[in-house]
Amino acid sequence: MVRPGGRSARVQAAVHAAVRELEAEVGREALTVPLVATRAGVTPSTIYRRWGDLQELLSDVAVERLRPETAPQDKGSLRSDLEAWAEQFLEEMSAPTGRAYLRDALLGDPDGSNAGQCSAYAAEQIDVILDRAAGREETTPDVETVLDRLVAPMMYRILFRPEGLGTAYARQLVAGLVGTIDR
Amino acid sequence: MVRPGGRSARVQAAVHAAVRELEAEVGREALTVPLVATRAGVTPSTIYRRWGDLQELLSDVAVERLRPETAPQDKGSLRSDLEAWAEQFLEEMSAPTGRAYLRDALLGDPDGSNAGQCSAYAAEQIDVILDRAAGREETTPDVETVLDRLVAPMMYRILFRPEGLGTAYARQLVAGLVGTIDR
DNA sequence: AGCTTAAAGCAAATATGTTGCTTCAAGCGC
DNA sequence: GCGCTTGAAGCAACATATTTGCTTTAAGCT
Repeated sequence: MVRPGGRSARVQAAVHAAVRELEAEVGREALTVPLVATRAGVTPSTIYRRWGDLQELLSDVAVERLRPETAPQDKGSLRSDLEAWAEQFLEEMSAPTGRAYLRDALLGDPDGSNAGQCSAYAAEQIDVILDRAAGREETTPDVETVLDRLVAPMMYRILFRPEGLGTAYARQLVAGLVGTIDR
Repeated sequence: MVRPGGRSARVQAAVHAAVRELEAEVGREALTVPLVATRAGVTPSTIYRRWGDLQELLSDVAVERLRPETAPQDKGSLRSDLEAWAEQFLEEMSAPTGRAYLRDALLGDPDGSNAGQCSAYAAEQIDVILDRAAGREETTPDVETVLDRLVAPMMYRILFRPEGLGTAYARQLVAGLVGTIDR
């Protein structure tokens, strides 16, 4: 049982904070468990016992950073909302730091729950956009369709073929999606 | 420079073979560089110097295993060729071993070249299918479209939401794709 | 055949990961 | 509030893995 209020929670916070600080100071490549432990004022065995290894720890921290901080902007129509969201998503995720977090989140994740969380964040954001569109009496696709047609292609290219990704690609996907809603 | 014909090549082959054997014998979790080195009859430092770490070595081996072994089946039409290929792809890649190779390939891949190779394999297979369809005078989408509409959604779900993936999903994607070719 | 050089071997030094046992303090019953 | 109970943290000794400087091997050239 993780005791939320006490020492465990403080250790957790200290370790996460140490990871972020050291990532910024020495770079992700140079991170090691003993280094993080020292910075967090904790013994290495604590980290090994709680997280297993560096990858799982980095995965936890990465997922936190991938959580969207704000609701998607309201641009007045489904199409423009999706475009704005997709452009921002693509820009953040295809940048070197975004890709690094994404990889970390996927990698150190034996049971897939962190990956699932990433997808859930995207689904939530899309849900907000679709609800808003439905409120405007627009015809909307369902969330799964948007995942397939918009999120999945962006992710695929970020992970497998990162060259030459830009906002034009995001717009093209949105165009293809909203152009085929009613069938 | 990698000298292709001589000792380096033998070492490379021995190490790759050792990884495969040990993966089968003791499981992926139990692999370590010293273990692989011993089996391959090589010193650990050779592996560290050539591959950097275990992840990069596993990434190399994983990409080899993800290379398609046969050309896609010819089922007589674009739609059925795509369905057959997508079903097989999804089955292989969403199985635990397939997911493990995929993760390994992505993981130990600092410069993205192994991930790019995976995508290139898929693109080659699709190219064969599309060429064949063009030879039958069928209207065909281009490769990029098939990557976006078929490969990307499958990969996204394999990596981020592996639950409940089946051949029905592959068929649904193909249906959506071939239903919208001519616009 | 002899030279040049990238890569492999070896071994010592260092760093990382593991484990059993001890100590600490949060949460709970009184 | 006081003192149990228990899960988590600390410590330290140990086992493994990783790095590194130097030596040796053998592929590819002329």
